[in-house]
Amino acid sequence: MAEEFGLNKLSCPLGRKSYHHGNLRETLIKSALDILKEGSLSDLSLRALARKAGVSQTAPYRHFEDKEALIVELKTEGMRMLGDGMWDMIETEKDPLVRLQKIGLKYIKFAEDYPAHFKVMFEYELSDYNKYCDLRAESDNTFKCLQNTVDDCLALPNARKVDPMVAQFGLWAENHIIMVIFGRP
Amino acid sequence: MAEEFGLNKLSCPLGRKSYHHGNLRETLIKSALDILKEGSLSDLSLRALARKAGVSQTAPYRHFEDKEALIVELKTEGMRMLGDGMWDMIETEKDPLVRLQKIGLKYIKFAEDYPAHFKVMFEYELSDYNKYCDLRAESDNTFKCLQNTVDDCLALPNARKVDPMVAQFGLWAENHIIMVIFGRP
DNA sequence: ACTTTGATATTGACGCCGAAAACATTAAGG
DNA sequence: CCTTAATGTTTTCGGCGTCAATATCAAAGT
Repeated sequence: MAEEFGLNKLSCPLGRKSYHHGNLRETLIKSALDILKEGSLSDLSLRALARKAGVSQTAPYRHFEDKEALIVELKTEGMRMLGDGMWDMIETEKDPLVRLQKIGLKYIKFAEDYPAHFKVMFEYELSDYNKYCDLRAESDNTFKCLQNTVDDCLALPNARKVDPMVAQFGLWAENHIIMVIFGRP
Repeated sequence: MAEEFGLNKLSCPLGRKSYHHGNLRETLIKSALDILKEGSLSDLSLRALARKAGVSQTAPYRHFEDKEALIVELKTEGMRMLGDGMWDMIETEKDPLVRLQKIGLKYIKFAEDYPAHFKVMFEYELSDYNKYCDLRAESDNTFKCLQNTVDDCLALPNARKVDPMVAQFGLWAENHIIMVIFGRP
């Protein structure tokens, strides 16, 4: 009887050809970036991602332990991109002062080019930052790039020795970056 | 029968002497600051506040249109305090360069002295920033203080005319502050 | 070929949240 | 006294993150 419709064992709960999605993990991450690109951080929910992927609410839990795990993935990826871009400057721009400027501009440009990553990186607060070694490593790496450059600037022998205002201002900006990039004050 | 217990018309749904709380509004704000002082932003819920005040879940809605309204109140108060502190510097410190430094330190000190305000100011993202005129006014006021000082610095006739690095650095820090203080990139 | 196994997805439930609607209680003023 | 406005409660709704139990399927062993 029911077999006449030919939909019993062949169709899936949600309208998808195969029972398995295929590469849900990637899809979820892409969807997350999509949502963040235009929406705000509060628009990002696992359920919304599942919905967008045409999959059940709890399917994401096969690929991410919890919501934070997904967020950490985005944060880490973003931090690696930012860090890479900043370290590039170290190799291509030898003058520390110019490099410092360029790194700053790179940072701003990153926020423009990768708004989704930027949002999740600097707006989502983790329950325990130290729990995620990869993220921590990337953050440290990025931070070190800035620190090196600042040190190089202050150690410069020419012209103004250690202009206290520059130092203070640098520390301030650094402080901001520490706060914004690396989380809690 | 039941009257023997003497609790029928005299006691309140939740164990409170009077049906009305008294000054719930103040209590809620204080509780919010308490929660933020030690916890994180995500610990701040209207229900938690109500619980802490010994009042029903929806009682806060008599005093705040919604959760954001309460948050805006905290943000505005914080921004006013920060702005006032910064403008004080304009009157007491005439040297623009020194003033710029002191304003920066003031900013850091504010984060230390009022962690609850600081958290809610720079971590909670509003649905529509332009909706809240008072908050906007306070933010603009605070921003103007920094901007004035930077302008004064750059207009200075003495010593280094317009050190490009200082300018660039200042713009960078300013950019950070705009992003961090005033919301969206 | 048949079974086993492990990865993947679903269902249903729980408790928390913000919010709205309908209702109860109280205080203040005519 | 009675009305009115302010305040607090109850109930309800939908959305969220998460968990446990279950169903599906593909691939590896036998």
